[in-house]
Amino acid sequence: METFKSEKEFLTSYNIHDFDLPLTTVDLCIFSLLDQSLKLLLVRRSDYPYKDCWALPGGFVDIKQDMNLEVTAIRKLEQKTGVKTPYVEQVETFGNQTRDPRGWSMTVLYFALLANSDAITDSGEEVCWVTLAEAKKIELAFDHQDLIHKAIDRLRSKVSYSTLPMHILPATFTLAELQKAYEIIMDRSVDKKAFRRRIDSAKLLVETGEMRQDGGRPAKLFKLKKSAETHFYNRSI
Amino acid sequence: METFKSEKEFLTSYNIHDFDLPLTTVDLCIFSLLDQSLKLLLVRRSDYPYKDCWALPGGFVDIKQDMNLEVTAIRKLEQKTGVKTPYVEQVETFGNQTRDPRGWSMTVLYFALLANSDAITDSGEEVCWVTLAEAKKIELAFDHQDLIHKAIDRLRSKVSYSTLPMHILPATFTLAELQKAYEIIMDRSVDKKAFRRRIDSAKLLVETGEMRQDGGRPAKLFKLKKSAETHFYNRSI
DNA sequence: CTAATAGTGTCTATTAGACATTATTTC
DNA sequence: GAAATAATGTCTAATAGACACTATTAG
Repeated sequence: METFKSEKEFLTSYNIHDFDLPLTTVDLCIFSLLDQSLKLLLVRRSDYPYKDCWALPGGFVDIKQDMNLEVTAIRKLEQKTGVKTPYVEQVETFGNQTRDPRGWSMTVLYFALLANSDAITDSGEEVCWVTLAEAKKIELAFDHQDLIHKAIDRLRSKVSYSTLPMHILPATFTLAELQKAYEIIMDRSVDKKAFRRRIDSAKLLVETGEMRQDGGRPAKLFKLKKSAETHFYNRSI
Repeated sequence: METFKSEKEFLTSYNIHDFDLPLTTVDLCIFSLLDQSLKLLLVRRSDYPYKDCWALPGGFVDIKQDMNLEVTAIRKLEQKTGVKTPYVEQVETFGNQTRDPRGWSMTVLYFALLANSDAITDSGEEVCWVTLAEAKKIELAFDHQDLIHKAIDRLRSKVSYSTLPMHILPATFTLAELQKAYEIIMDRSVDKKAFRRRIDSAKLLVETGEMRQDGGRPAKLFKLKKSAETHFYNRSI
């Protein structure tokens, strides 16, 4: 290797293309609660490889345009859904020789939570919302079945010890709706009293003053406190 | 964009260097318990950028040599420590415009746990083990201060609800030694009875039959059961 | 015997789960 | 009134934390 007298001199002669770099993409597992089910968004690929296959939304990091990885994720998400400020969380990075036929590639997987009110489907591209069971039966591009599995694992495990589902609901919601969100994601019922004690203890919600009625006694509407971060409990639900 | 008749045709004409790709590295936060403290391994950089600065061990993904990202991590770890089968876990991926003066770069951060018996220091390069407090005071290369912070956060939080510290001890150990490992990592004392109940409930340890003595009554030695995976508790310690 | 460390017994406070009860609405 | 949904009261079982106690070694 050459030697340089200073960092500046080194950088001047540094050429990024002297080395073989992995392809680098960001993929998203976008979740929403639709028709009382947890669903995720798939898009049909318009280009090779895996042309016409269903896949997770995502794409290359654009180093000209994106300040950082999360910006890439949010940009891709807005392209497909129109939503600008969803809840986004990095899950894991997958990189190996075989996952992309173009060569050694890595993808940074994020999951996003969208309120059903934001889960529109009128994009120009072919997109669709599918349940987890439906997704499993579809032949997806790349290793996207594995990515979905990891994203769901992360979502499920986190829901059991945090207030994460507050971010998959619209701006205001009832406690019954919040409980239902937990139940759909965890795929099991939870006790109402225990659930409310738990939510109460996090102190993240405030009453809006409004009520919502659904066939019986009207329920109080709640919203997240300003600057409410996800709360983590000491015990699983 | 051109159109292709088949995936094969597309791949033939695909040139990886047509696009600007981020630099991709793997960095490691290697933890060990030395002198009753949690320490991590730093290496002095021999090349630009940040020549002669202390940094986390790591380096470029070698797409000719490495089958996947974890192999890259384990290869780097073996280069610096000689240890071939440590506990390794992916933490998070950091990617942005500014973290590397050479350009848009991303690094996949792993942490590794080494038994103190494996924590040798006689590599050819300049390496050293430092406490967390010492690391904070050193001017590290790139954004490695941030990476260390994230790795410690992950380690600490995971220790509070799992059996992770079993992997930072030698093959056999006493329950007192295991408890001390928890205490050092979490930086607080834990109750002996509650701790032993908890470890017992995970059912991951078996007695070796041997004893170890340390000034008083001899203590039973334990080892991990074959194929023992980390256990996750429903409640934090 | 004392000192040191290993290991156990047991009480208490907390709290999740179960489930019954009351409250408020529409019809 | 009945039916539906919201909200609360209360008992019980599980268990983490506290801490006292017993056990086994060395000297």
